[in-house]
Amino acid sequence: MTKTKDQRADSARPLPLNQILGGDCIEIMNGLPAGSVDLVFADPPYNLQLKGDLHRPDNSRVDAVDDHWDRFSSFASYDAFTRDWLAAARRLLKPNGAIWVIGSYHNIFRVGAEIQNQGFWIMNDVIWRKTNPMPNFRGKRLTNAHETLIWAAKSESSKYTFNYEALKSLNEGIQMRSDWVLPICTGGERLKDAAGDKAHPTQKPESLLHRVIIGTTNPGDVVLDPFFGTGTTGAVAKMLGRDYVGIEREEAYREVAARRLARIRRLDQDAIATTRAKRAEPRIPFGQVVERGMLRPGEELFSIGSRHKAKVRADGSLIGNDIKGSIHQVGAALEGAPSCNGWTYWHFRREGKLIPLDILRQQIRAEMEGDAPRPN
Amino acid sequence: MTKTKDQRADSARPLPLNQILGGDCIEIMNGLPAGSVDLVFADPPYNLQLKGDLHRPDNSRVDAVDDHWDRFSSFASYDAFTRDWLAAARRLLKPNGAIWVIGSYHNIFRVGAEIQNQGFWIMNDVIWRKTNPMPNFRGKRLTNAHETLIWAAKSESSKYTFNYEALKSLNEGIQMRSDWVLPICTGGERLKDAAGDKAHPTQKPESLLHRVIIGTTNPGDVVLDPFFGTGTTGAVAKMLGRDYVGIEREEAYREVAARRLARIRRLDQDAIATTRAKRAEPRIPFGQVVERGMLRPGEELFSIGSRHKAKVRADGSLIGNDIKGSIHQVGAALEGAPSCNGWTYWHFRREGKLIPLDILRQQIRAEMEGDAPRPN
DNA sequence: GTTAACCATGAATCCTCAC
DNA sequence: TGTGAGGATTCATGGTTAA
Repeated sequence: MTKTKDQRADSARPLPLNQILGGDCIEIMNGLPAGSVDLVFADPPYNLQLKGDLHRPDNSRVDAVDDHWDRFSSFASYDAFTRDWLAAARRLLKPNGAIWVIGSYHNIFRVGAEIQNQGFWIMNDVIWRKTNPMPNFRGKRLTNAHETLIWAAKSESSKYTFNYEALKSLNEGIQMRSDWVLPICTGGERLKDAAGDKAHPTQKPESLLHRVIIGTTNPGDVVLDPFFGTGTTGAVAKMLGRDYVGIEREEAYREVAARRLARIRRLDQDAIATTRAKRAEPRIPFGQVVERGMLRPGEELFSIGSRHKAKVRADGSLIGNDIKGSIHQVGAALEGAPSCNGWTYWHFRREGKLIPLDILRQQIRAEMEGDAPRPN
Repeated sequence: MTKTKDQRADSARPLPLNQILGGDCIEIMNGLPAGSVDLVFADPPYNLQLKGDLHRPDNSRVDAVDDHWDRFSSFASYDAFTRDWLAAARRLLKPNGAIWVIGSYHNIFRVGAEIQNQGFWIMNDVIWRKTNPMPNFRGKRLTNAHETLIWAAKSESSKYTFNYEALKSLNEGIQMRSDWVLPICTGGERLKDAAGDKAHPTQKPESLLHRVIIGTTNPGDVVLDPFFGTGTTGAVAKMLGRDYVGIEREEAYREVAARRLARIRRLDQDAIATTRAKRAEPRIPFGQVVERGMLRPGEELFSIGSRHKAKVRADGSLIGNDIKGSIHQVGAALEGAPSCNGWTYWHFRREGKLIPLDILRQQIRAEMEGDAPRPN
């Protein structure tokens, strides 16, 4: 396969797959080859420490006059940090790549605005609704029972990955919504350090990453996490047959993550396979139905309830009510609709029953399976 | 008490209570007395940036929000607009006042960042989870099933109003969470114009305003809405014994709102009893069992007597005897039955024993206990 | 009159490939 | 880069009509 110009320019250091890189994520990302990553998942820090910023280093109270400047300074430095790591991540993405960022009201608005400013194209914001959040002990606010994720493609024109059918399947046949109800990470899943305390303050549940990775990557894709922490992204990516790249500044977290990842086993192909979308099926021209003699030229087709009729012609076009064209065009014209799926709209008659054309297409596809089996 | 310069300058025009003011909200707010409002509720244009038409699978056309008031030339012009109306609203707030803003991913990040920049202090972001959102018809994204509200005090030092106990009792004795499950505004509540069409494209449900006003104002408080529309804020404020100030640019909306408000009667405090039906058992998709790691992709399931077997896949579907589908579909197919309850049909093996899936569903439901009940 | 079937609609950044 | 054609895609609710 031919490398893109970007990849050639940076090929001095190829993308190190399935490793945890130590150091500042902005510097490290800038040293990796551009256009080499399918998905970025980022859980950036949001320790604004605004309270602390109200005191000077000598611990004197900042007075009201300085208040505004101080706040601005704090937001400005966080915004600069956000701008830099987002730009570095965007450079790494393939043209059809995408990013997920998770945050809370402390930081997500600033991150979301910068995502838009940099030309990412937001697909959804997603609410992780926690089944077991920490209550607000003082009763001064609402229970902060959710976090917000932003899912954005690299650009408006990106052909991003979205496994619609797989997510629908995860939701028992109903279209997946933008609010996800999942428990926080506790119990055996929560990693502990040597002292038995939690190894990381904000470890995310694997269930959250499972949904992200199943929904917006394919097996073999590269998932990069610039704030790797204890490696939840890597663990789920590895389990589901994706490659990961982790970047983490703190050595203690890297060690916990490395031990965790060593224990993970990739699932076998059967388990990783997900329900394939119809649009991924090979396209069958209607003319093949006629060529193979499954329908004869001259045979009549009917819409539901026989409201409309049309005749099959030898070239695989239809003619009905003086309208000629494809099965789709004639159906759309007769219905006065902007479009029409002729495969499901038209029916042929066998033994008094009306059978949709799509049955014939499925027969042809089944025959083709034997010739060139597809994965899944 | 000495008046501030602002208040002196504006005292020529006292705050007009329980009226709808016509005109540009920024100009009008700048002409009202500073520090005179307890709560601002704002539903600004979302800047949806819609392109072409959208059709449902049945070919009917979706009535898009393409009104002139939602069109902005760029992020920069939207940001300038946001900066100006937020500054004008902030000036009107009493020192202990607060603001609510509602939006979607199209605009809420930009609004939230500017709220922080201007020195408001965010208390919570609140998710309105819609029980009946419009689906994603093309299957290219997640159902956009929520909107986001930001609740912020005028400043960090504001002693904002929060009626903790009132919200707790609205929530059947459990602390109110940051995610609110409410239906969209339809049926008899949805206002119609003379032609019988919806009077406003984005009318909000009264239930949403009810919760906001009960939770963050006291009787007799002044609630200002700079994007009044058909006056939902005013209607609920009046009903609950608060004063309102509405600002609306479009005369057609003002007329609808005025008629609506004339019909509203203030309730006795005693009459604000909340009735709600018992919560239905929440539906648990089998996919959650897989995401949460209660069963691993690849694990085998068995029917009673182990007559049939199937394997769990990563998307929560099963594969057994070459049949793929949900736990219910595969069970039904293997039994040659029209339907099958997969939760009781399938079993997993633990320590040599076969355990029905339904045990896992009960575990998930138990974890969800204590969640906010669903209305209706 | 009762029930079932049918229809309408909601803040939406909603297609993809070949030529 | 545009154009044209193939053909894939929906959930909850409330109101209206048919049986």
